[in-house]
Amino acid sequence: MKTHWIGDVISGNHDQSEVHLKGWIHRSRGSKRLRFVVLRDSTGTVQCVIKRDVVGDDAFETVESALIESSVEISGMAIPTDREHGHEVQVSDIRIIGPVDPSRPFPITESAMAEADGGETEFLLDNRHLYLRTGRMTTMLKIRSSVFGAIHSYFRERDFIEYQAPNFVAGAVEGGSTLFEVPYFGRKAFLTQSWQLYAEAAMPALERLYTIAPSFRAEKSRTRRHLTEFWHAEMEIAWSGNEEVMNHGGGLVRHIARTLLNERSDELESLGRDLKLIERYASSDYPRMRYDEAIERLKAKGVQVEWGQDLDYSKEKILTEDFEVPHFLTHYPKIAKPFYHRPDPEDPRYVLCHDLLAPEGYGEIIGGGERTWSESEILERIDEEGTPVEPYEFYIDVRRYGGVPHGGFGLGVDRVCAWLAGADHIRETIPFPRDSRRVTP
RNA sequence: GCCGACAUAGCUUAGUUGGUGGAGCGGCGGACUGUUAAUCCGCAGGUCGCAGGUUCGAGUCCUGCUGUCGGCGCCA
Repeated sequence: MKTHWIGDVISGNHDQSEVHLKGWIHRSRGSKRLRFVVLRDSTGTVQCVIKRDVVGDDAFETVESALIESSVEISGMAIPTDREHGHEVQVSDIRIIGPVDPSRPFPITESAMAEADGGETEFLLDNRHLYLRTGRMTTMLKIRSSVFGAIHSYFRERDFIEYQAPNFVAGAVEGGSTLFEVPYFGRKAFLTQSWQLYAEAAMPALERLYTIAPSFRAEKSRTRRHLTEFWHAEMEIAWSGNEEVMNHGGGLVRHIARTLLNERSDELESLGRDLKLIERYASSDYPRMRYDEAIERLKAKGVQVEWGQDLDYSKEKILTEDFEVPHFLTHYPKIAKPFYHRPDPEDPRYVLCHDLLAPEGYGEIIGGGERTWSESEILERIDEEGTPVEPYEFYIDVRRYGGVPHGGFGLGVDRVCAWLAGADHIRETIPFPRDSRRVTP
């Protein structure tokens, strides 16, 4: 057990009192009589001053030979100092707990980090398990934790029920090409792409539900926005339409930004993020634009685009240039979206859907909308698309027994982390990223 | 699936028109200091991704393969 934390020492909470620290050697330098060990734990780093005539020859020489990332236990006096750290520890006793073998020194060196600079080299990806303990990654993981916490608190404060769907599934949500197929006792199963269809099944029971769960997409995407395994925050709400769902989407994203300002402003600044920007994301309304207007804007900018096309990333990016905050795109043409989107009763060429596009080129972070909720409409839509009915019988049953208006959205948690942290790549936000070319370590 | 780059020590890299591969960091040995990515001196460490080819001679030129990175499409 630990009794003292470095974060408290550097905050001055322990000045002039005895502390017992446990952590890892971040840096070490010194001479025959005096040694400075920069000690790291999960809460920060602090300089520890070790004098030969205080700790004795044996302890001093042990520390002298201890390599970076050796784990140690230190006793000493925390003191304020006018040197650059503000606070340091005058060590009275030090013990190596887990040494590092000099024939295999810690491989993540300054030079390995220097070129990476946010991007990630093959070497750092291969040594991800060790890269996790570096400053930048630790900071990202703390921000990530707060994002997850914010999602839970947003929904729970509004009486949503957390609900879990299976990860092995038999059918697709989107087109089948992006499913991971897995052998399943002589049959085929797939890894889920979305919680949505199973959430709709529980909608008449729970009415307001959400989850944070992994989703899997076998896309050979090679972009800074894609993972094959990503964390998907999804919600489903009964008796609600596109508007209400969209209100929750904007509300959730603002709440995440606000939570980061409250809990992780130091971490955001250490990544070079401008807090004014996050404040703007936390307090602004997000504008809404219909698909048709987006097409007109694109045409006015001289972009080649035709009505009915889905908007790809290059076009989204041009649209987001006009906004300093996330914005919604709504009412896509029916032909560009799958059957579960409900056609707009006021103009059935469109569906009641929305995407939320993050600014700064981070792309789509939410996709959602109102579901096709009556039996006759869903059968008609499935037929129109030529989709086989059989795998969706359970989904259609939801409409056969007391269908009600409902909708929901899915939010890409890793993308939100990347955007708010200002990461160069979505990989930076997840401990062990999975993409089409990497499943290790 | 498509397009474009790259591959030299544990890491980051230099390597000229083809002529026996250098450095910084890290490690080891030593010196020295309330040091700040400490500094200084020395040592070890390389099948130049793999396989062919051209050449008297290939890290360098050519072909193929493998791996990685970046971009597009698809999407969260």
